[in-house]
Amino acid sequence: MDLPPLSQAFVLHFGEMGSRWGINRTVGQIYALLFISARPLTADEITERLGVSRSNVSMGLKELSSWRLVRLSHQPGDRRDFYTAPEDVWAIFKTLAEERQRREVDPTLSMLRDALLETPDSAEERHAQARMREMHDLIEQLTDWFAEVRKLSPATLEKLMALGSTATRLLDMKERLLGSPDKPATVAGPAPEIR
Amino acid sequence: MDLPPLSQAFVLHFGEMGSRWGINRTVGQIYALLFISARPLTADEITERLGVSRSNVSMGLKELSSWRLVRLSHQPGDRRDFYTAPEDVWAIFKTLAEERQRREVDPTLSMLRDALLETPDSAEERHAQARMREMHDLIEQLTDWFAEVRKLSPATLEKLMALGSTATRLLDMKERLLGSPDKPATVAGPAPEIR
DNA sequence: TTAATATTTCAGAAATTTCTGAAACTACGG
DNA sequence: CCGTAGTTTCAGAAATTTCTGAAATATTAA
Repeated sequence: MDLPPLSQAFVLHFGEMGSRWGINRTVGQIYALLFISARPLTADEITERLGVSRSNVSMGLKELSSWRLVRLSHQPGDRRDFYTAPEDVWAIFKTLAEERQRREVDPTLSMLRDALLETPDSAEERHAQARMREMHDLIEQLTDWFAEVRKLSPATLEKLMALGSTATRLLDMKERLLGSPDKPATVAGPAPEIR
Repeated sequence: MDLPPLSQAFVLHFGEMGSRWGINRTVGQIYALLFISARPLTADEITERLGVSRSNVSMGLKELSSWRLVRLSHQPGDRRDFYTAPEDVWAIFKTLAEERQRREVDPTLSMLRDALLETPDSAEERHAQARMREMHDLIEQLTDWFAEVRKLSPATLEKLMALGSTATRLLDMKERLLGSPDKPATVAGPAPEIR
């Protein structure tokens, strides 16, 4: 591997972590390299800097494309493919979240939905199905919520997160304001206590 | 494998998905089995129902313990170990989130922090470090936020999620109420527009 | 202590995943 | 149509992970 020290540490780390993230070492390294690169790279450049085989890089780039984590570009008068990682780290995060949702969560949700349509044929199976319903409902709720959150603009999202623990207080506020329409809403006075 | 149809489908699915989740088939199956079981199971029962080796089950249970996803219990007059998956699906989700944070995110955050302390020795490295900073800041922000969210009670959390897209409106509300302390806060009138 | 039962460890077998080099394919210029 | 540059595919080699059976290690009861 032929890289300056900082870059090398980053690339190697992503290679190592790859396995915990369900991607292989080379894929992790390719992504890391593209992420910190100041300009688009060709597959051959990647091959050379990482010291792996050309075909391995080709397969890795294909994998990254399927995750929508790399973009293809071209330069005038050059027919090689140039690859880049998207600039915006928020966009990257959203993409990652969406793909993981699609690959890791959706299939399970679908299996659970099917299971809940069946009629259990014993007490054991009835209990099993009840547990599946609990799991299904939780996953569905989380899924919907994440979908909502992903729709927000980065700016809004940042503000929302900045609220942090204030969220609870806001909730109380919301309940006061909208929760009981008969009682007139009041805001003055000390902040509501945190539950 | 010796299981009624619904249970079998569930267990097999978790076995399959295991690989996408960074756990192996047996571990996935053991967890699935415990999750839907109406009562604690011994390692031998698990062995028999899944049709895998006893040692494999032992190792799987060890793995699940390290994830804090199974609990050990005992029955009077019986010295075998009985295993259960926690009841509360919310608690399970939190545990999972914490462990993934610890295993998948924390090491990266720590590597990035180290990298940001170094002095880049070229323009390339300077750019690489700038990218690392972007990544670091995003991960740290998300991490902090998730930590806050995990502290909330399931009930509060559900309410918060139920808000969904109302979040933006809530934000506006917060800005009106707390954002400009000079202007007196007003709440009456039509709801603020969604940006 | 010994016997009986329960559980874990671990070396190697089996299965799976990753990686490579060679061949096949694609697209363009002459 | 041929030659060249770029890219992808794919069979099998290499590496890694998973799984098993046998042996080792507890733990309690007699």
